[in-house]
Amino acid sequence: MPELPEVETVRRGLAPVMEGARFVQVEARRKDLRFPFPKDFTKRIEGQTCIGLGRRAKYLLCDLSSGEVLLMHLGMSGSFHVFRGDGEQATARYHHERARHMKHDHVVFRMSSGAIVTFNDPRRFGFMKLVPRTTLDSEAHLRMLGPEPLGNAFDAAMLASACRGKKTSLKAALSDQRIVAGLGNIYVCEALHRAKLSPRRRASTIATRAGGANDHAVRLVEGIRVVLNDAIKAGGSSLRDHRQTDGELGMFQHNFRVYDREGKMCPTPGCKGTVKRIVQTGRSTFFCPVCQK
DNA sequence: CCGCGGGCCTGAGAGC
DNA sequence: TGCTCTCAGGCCCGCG
Repeated sequence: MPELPEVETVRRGLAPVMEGARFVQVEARRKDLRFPFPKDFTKRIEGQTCIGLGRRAKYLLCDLSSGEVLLMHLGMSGSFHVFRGDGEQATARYHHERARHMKHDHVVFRMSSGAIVTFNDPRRFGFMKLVPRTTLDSEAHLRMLGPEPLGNAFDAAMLASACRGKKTSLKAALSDQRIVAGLGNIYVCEALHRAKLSPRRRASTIATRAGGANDHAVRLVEGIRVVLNDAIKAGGSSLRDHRQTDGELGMFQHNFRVYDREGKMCPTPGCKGTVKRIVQTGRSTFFCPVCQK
């Protein structure tokens, strides 16, 4: 489900009730998600204060006072939900509003802010893990990640050099978290449309022979930045599972130009094309064959 | 190095 | 109503 804008939306929803608050009680209602919970998972979190809640690519990072970091990933169908109020009210709200969803509420945090925070994940491709802050950068899940697309380090020169010599498609390259970290199927399609580049184009064609950036790389970086920022402003995209932590829908799905719009008219001004769906590396790609070259 | 297929899971929607 | 089939915002592994 969640790509960078959805995870950032979740982070912004959780931060006000988690940062500076203590974990009063942690409940893991099953023994595993994608991986087994680590040994003493709940005990290692209970009593700790959340010093800060960060994000790296599609991962949430909760800095604990113990010196460990709670690393969380939402997989395809993970979502967090916040129930505010003092403990009693939050509990009542939780039981009242969540009856239908409790089956997949796998983790429950009770915070000293009074809020209850639930993690729901029907497909269980998500996970939670505890790692020492000192070795966070060498953690297997984070070590191979490329630059943050909204960070200062990400620019046309960097993207071009990462794509230099790559025979794979642009779609596959942008989906590769080692090249740029945080895009997924939706935002790759959307960024390529904004940049007017075909998803089938060889990745190497956004670099000069010397490995520098050409105009394609410049447009692509701009397309990525703009679409991610716009999506964050809209609270992410809600197709099936994604919700903001207050239960509200994200709104960016209404701004999709190509994703899930097979057969519809290309929204590029003056373009008479129709959105096509193809399959690349096992996943749907949506694009306009007329204006995306 | 590369593309592809399969696997991990559940649920929604389509078609019959 | 119910069955079967396909597909879904991620990611990992092994194959050729």
